[in-house]
Amino acid sequence: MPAAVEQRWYRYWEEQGLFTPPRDSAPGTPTFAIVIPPPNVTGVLHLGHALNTTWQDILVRWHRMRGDATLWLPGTDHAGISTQQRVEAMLRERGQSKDDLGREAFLAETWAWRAQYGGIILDQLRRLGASVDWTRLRFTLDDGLSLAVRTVFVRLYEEGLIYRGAYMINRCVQCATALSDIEVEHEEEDGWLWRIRYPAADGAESGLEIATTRPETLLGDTALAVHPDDDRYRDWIGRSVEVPLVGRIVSVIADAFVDPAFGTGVVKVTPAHDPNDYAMGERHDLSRVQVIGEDGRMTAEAGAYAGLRREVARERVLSDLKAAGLLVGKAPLRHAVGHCERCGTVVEPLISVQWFVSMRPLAAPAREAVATGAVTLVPDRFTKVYLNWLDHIHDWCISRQLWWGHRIPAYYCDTCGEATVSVEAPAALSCGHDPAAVHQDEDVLDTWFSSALWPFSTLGWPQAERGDFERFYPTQVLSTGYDILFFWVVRMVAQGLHFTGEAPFETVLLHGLVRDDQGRKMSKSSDNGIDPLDVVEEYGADALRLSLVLGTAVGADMRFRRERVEAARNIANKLWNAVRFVRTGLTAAPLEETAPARPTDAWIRWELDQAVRDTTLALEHFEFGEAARVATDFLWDKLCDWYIEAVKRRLARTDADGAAARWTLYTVMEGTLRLLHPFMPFVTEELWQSLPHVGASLVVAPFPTPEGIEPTAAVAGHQQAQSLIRAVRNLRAELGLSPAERVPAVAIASDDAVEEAWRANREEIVDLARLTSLSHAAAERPRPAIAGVADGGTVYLPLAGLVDLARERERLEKDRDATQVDVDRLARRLADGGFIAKAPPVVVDETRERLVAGRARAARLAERLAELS
RNA sequence: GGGCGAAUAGCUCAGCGGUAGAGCACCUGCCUUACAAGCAGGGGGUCACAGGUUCGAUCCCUGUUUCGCCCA
Repeated sequence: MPAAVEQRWYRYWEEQGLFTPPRDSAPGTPTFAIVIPPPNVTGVLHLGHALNTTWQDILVRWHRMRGDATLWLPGTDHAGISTQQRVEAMLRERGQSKDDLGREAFLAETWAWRAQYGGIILDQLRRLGASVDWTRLRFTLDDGLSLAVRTVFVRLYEEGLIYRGAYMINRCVQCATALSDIEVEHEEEDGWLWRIRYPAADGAESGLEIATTRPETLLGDTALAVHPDDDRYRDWIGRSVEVPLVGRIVSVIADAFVDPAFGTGVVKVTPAHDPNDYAMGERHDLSRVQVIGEDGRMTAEAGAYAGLRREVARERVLSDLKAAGLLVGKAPLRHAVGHCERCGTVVEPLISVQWFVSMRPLAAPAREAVATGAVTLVPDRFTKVYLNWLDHIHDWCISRQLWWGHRIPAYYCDTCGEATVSVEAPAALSCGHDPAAVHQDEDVLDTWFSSALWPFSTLGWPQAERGDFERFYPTQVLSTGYDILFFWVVRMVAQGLHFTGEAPFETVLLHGLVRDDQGRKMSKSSDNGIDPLDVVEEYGADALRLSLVLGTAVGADMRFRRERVEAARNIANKLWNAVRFVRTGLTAAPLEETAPARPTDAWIRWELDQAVRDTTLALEHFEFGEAARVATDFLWDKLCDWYIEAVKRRLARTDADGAAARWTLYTVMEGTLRLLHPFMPFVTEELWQSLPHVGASLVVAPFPTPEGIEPTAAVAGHQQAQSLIRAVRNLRAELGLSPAERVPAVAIASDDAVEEAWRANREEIVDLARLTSLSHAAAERPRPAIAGVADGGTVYLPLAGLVDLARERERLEKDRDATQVDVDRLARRLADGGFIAKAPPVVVDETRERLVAGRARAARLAERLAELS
């Protein structure tokens, strides 16, 4: 049921253009801009998106209501590998491959696929209520964004920060492309540590025993290495051994990288297939023999093993070693193995010609921006993670052997092979040959390369005259999951600083993972994933949003629990019913602006003001859970539980008191809707529209501002009345009185001010405590009676026949003991000279007041107990 | 190997130098004409453990244990 209402309002908002920042804001109007983390076009909404979207929407709606020129820019990411794989799978079903089609036809298919399915996730964002400006929708392969990508590539190339060369990279043989270092996930796996004997080349001795986890790579060994200080092998340094099975003669080198405590203390060195060995090879000028190809099969260099898959080759090598008597032994070993982040295949390190970004020069300013606080990470602990990563930055392999993406703007001369890098097909080549005879690089760029430019490419850069860049860059907030801090956030800061001179945002909000109700990661394979849209259908988007925010802390992983959504749904329901009541309650007479008539009116205004202040404060600190809690607690605990109950009987009156009741109820309710709107936009809009209102939509209504209302005597007096009501309710519950049974009460105040306050709230007390009469005359005090202790006095109910004196004594004793413990602690604290001298005076005063109140209470309890005995 | 986080009521979690909180669950009584998706009342906690700083520590510091994550 909520779903239909929600979609109707979303359509209205969109049609009214309420999410587009006004073109003509008054001069000096602050801007507030967020660019959405572009979801993959292949993506479907998951709870992580829902959480992140909720945060951003809360901020954006709040700022928009404050009157800021607010832009939340939406878009999608072309998602190179995953989109290409999706389309390839589709082709496979038709019995085709991408190579059958050729590059151009394949890309046409992919664009068609994107046109059909790429909008799914955008409609899902609508369902959540995301107030993004659809007129500015972007896609990373748009012309403008593509121009930005090429411009950045060319400039970095010209600055020497992009280079091409043959280096050790990570190859996913499944995805058939190079990967960057961070696209490799290291997972602990149970494997074996094999011990293999390498015979001495001169045959004089038995040779050296090495330990390895990857025996198949020995085919590419070009050295053995020991630690220079390892006495066991000192004599071996400089001598030669024979690589088993291939018979290559290699020398034994000394390198401090070798850990003497690991395995036998001797390692084989395969510079072409291991990053550490590669580095060692550089140091010792070793030759590189590539025995595993880019397809994961053994190369011709592997001799008899050529053509075998690397897994098969391993088994074959082991059995051959065994046959040759060179396999000495094996021991189980748990070690980290690199896997492709996308498909899970074991990554093959190998040497390949690729394009790289030289990160150090770009990293330094990015580091500085966060170190100096120009960019703030929330929560703060990620600052250290960010800085540490930049301190150990490696160059970034950016070329991918894919077709879907930004094709690398490098053109190779057909005559001499020299590369010319330019934004458009070059009119002249750097080598001077005929520019007609060129071929463009076949590879595309890492998708993250274009994502890194997102905060400014989406705003029109490099064509800054488009206006949005001028007006909205840099943006204010970037909200995303901490899992892509390195992939995305770092690179955006680096590129933003390098190309625009400014960090692309001021604050980075990092959210945690949304796990299932047992704390497990949600995934398609384990079938524990929850579709946010199902939740929206069942409970409404407002309930989902609120459930993701209430009782959660920024940056922490959270478990998704159905009860939480139910609790949030109940809040929406409560709001719904409250407004329904208010609406009917306003019908007695036309609304007119009226000053508060009673303490309860003053009190609720003060409470709302407190709630507005605290909600705003929490939002300013990005404490969404706290903000939502304060706002919803006000709704439920103050407005519904107290004020509405207190005001009910006044609403029908046509006198000034009735007018004040209606005006106060209306204005407080309306203010509450504005306060809650960023958290639960749909239900608040629906309800706000059903009340008298000014303006086309709550979306652009002003967010309440704290007025700094003082807690006057009337406010304090009403709180004392509430304490009295609670005391009576307490007694009633203990006696098992039904609400229908009204009783007389006598409340004896400990001073005149309290009695005054009670008298001023007499009607509310009688009503809410369900009394027949309320007297403050000691003479009318019933005996025997049951008594309750409230703040500022004692209340007596004359219910002689019903009172179980023993039980009451027990209750009073318990209360007295608890009060006494409190009093003792406070007295002890005040007796401590250090406390008086060093604690802030406010705290000391508070403690004194509490001691006085506690003693008075204890005295009243003791007095009552004495009467009972 | 280095770093980070978590440990608070039966469960799930907020809080974070000065009265220990919420939701759910539990107990008692209520269909009190906005709401039983509700109302009123109640029980339940040496805030992981050991030290330290402080007038005062669940909160800050050090160490320990258990669990989880990141990086190498």
